[in-house]
Amino acid sequence: MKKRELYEFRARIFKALAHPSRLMIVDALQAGPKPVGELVELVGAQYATVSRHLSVLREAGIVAEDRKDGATVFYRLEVQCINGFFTCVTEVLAERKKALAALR
Amino acid sequence: MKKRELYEFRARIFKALAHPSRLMIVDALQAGPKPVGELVELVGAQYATVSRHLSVLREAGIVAEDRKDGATVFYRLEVQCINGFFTCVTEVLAERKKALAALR
DNA sequence: TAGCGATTGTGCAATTTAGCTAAACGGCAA
DNA sequence: TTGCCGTTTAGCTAAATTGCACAATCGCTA
Repeated sequence: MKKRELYEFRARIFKALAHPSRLMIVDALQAGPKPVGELVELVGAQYATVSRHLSVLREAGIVAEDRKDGATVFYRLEVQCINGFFTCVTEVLAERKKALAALR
Repeated sequence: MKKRELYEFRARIFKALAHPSRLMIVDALQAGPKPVGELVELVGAQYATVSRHLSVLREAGIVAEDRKDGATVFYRLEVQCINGFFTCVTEVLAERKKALAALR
């Protein structure tokens, strides 16, 4: 694989995570599979919008359809290590805060 | 901090990383501080473009100006844990590949 | 001071993305 | 079949992002 290509693949993953609603969804799914309706309620957006976010995460390989119960669709987190992302991001935020404070 | 707000902050970090050129830069800086000129060469874009990418990373708190040597500016990685991101992303990519293969 | 190399800021056109409304679809019960 | 519920898709507009050309700035040296 060409170098440029590798970074493009990686960037797609990050892009898929680069939205607050999608991060909320990923975070919620860490506790286990959840139906779309519950995610809709959690995010506080329309069904159509949440469904779209889910398709973005699905195409990135971050979540997957878990099972269907009648018309209800359950999604699950496909990748567990995402958890580590958040602890790192927290560190970035702390760093940023420190940098801002240093400006004064 | 409100929940929504927390996820917005996190999303900004991911958004800052959601571009192949910026990932190349971050990856390169893991080896130590580097001057902008070297990053320009690495990325293969114009100075103006790379400078813009650096400012995005800087505002997100991911990189910072390290030192100046004359007119030459060195940047460094502010957050080390980014490294863990990549191993996880690799896992996501593998997962995705597996999912695609299963479709056939 | 003039000029050069390194870096950053600005304006612009093309592309991408978010979320809304409306419509379509599948499963299920009356 | 008809109708309803949960979910997805399509079409649209507004806003954000990208990369380029060009101008501005900074440090150094002739």
